[in-house]
Amino acid sequence: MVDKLIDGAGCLLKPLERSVSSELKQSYLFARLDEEQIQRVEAMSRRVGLSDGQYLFQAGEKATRFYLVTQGQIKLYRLALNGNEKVIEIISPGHTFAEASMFQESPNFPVNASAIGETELYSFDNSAFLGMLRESVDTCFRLMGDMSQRLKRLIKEIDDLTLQSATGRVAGFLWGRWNAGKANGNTIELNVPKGVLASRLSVKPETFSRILHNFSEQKLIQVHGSSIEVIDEEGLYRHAESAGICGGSLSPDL
Amino acid sequence: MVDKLIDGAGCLLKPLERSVSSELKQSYLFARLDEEQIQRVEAMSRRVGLSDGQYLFQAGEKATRFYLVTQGQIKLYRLALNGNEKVIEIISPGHTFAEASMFQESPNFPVNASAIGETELYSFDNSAFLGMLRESVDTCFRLMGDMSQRLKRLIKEIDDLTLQSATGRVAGFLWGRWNAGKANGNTIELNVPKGVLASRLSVKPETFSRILHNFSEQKLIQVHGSSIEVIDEEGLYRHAESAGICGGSLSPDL
DNA sequence: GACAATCTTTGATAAACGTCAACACAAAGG
DNA sequence: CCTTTGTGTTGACGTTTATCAAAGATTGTC
Repeated sequence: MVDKLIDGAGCLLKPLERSVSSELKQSYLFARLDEEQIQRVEAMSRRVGLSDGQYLFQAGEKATRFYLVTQGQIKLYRLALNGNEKVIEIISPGHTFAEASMFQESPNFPVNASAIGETELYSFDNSAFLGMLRESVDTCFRLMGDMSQRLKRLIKEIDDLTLQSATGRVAGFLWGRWNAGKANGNTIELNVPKGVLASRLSVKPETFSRILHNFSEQKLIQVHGSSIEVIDEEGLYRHAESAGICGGSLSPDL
Repeated sequence: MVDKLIDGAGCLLKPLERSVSSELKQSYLFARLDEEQIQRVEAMSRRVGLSDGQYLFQAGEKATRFYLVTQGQIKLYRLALNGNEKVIEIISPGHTFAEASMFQESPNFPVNASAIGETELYSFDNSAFLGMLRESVDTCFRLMGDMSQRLKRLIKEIDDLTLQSATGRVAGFLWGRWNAGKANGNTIELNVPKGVLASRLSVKPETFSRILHNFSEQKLIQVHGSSIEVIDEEGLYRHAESAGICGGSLSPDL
């Protein structure tokens, strides 16, 4: 499951001259920085490459940098003493993570981070970035927006865990993904190993498999390896909402 | 369970001349504002009083203000369609809440809020406060620190939910509270109704009761109404850690 | 102090999910 | 080509926790 612990940083790639600034600007956080600021961010950045399963950092480590994914995926997860792992979040290209610990007195990562597939990212020095933040209230605001979004997401996650059954969570996930990518003709591509997804949904792999099987039998979906065809959207939604949230006009994407 | 929906604001108390600024300064968020800024915050504040069970706001409502509790407690919770409620957080005096939604494009409260016991609070206008934030990077930083703390707490909450059994969660809670208030001679005061606490721990009241009963039989604790005497700290800790977190030197208070 | 309302406890029952173990299947590598 | 390793599936079984129902406790109120 885990490949090897690389000395806290994975293998360092040399910075690409090409399109660093354009890559940075993909991220909401850096999007509206001016050229001079982008230059400074670049200067404090390092490019890191990880192969599948490699650690980026472990929970409890001192947090001195934060990250932007440009390729592949990063899974943030926690471990129980018995070895159980729970995936908290899966970070896709264009998104930053670990930027919240910047503001802690003695910053430690609250989660473990490792790569899913071949992954590339930038890392940025916390204190240097903090320095820049001090000069730009605008960027502060952007960051705060980002954090408040994350807060909302986590709260949503907590409901899902407590108010929904495992079956409901899986149904909700499928329904959400189906809605997100209606373009692809009723087919959802799980671009993550099923085991990881199961953990993300807080379900054991065996149970996840069984639930998908059930849904198949109920003619709600049809599974072909890691792509899932949605047959009965209605039915799926019924399963998802049966334990879902009310008291709020929460957008489905939340 | 719920008293009555007051028109979005509870009953308005008239501002007390007395010690508003000193009360504000209790909160981390306002602590280091200068006198002029405190004045401005005061000007945008309203004092609100709620009696037990009264709504402050509901999930989905437009969020235009945020709050500081000065007396009593506020419970933030979510509702499932079947009426189940899950308490996300219990806010005690000196703490602010709902300040994160300020930064959302179209801010809506992600949770419901209602009072536990006689409760008093200040509310502050989002846009006015945002204006002030623009002028004070320092306050931005403080706010970001606050938010990142909340993020960490929520992540911790998610582990507790997924990596721990109900029994472990209760044990962990008791152990944490025992550690927090060692002064009080091995006795923990639950200053919240057991049902609310159960929800906070994501356990049904019945189950909560049974778990306490079990712990009693195992001579770990002794229950006297809403105060609990810890007899065997070790044993309690064993229960808590059996499914607890590793891979991190997470402080017990996290 | 007595009554009502609410909260808490207790018991019996059942469903959902996790665990353990074996097996299928695919991709990777000799 | 055949092993090997990782990953997903299936089955049998056990445990935990929710649910339903009802009886005690507490609290507040008149």
